[in-house]
Amino acid sequence: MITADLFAEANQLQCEQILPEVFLLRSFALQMAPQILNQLDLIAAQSPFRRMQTPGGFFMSAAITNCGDVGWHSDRQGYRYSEIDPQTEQAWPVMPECFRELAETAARQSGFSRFSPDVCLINRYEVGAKMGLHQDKDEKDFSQPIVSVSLGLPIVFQFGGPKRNDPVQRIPLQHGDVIVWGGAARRYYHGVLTLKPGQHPLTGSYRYNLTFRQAR
DNA sequence: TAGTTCCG
DNA sequence: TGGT
Repeated sequence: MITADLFAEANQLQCEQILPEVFLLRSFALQMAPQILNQLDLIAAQSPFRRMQTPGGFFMSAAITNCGDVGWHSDRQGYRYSEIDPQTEQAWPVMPECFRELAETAARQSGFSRFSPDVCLINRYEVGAKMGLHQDKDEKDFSQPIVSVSLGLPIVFQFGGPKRNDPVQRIPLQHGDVIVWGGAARRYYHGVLTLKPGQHPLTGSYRYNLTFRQAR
């Protein structure tokens, strides 16, 4: 219990504000990373990473899976959350307690005290993969923040505004970094640039991103 | 437009 | 690389 809080203190938590209501918690998940990656293997064994199709019929370059009460899914029919993994036709893997604890603590540190995520969307990036500018708008309650955890290879995160062509901030993210956004920024466009080649001691040539949301 | 390709 |  409260492991993440202890880590935060031990690490002399630095919370950097990128924009109003966008917070960068550098190295926040660093000490938990090995544990998280172990859990990721168990989750992927149950609901494998897969590249999803957009409504337009193209495949996203990042491979995706989920854990939690629901999972985010995309296909030609659109974007949605479902209780069942359409690939396995089973429930999504249960969200590990240490995931929930990390997400809630990061949210609390950023001023969002009542965050209770019901889904963790997991993106796996290989070299060359990216995520175009988009809004997270498939959730019911936009008063709940998003908590995003970076593991493995570094990448450049882009955070824009409410309109697609609003100017974008570029934030280099490293292994263990956590970004939290809410309030007005909850609807802002964001994405990541192309993953560059590299090798990380814990993840090899991959970068993983965990995004915690309250979908329902 | 959670994409790719192409153009400049 | 950035807009699209």
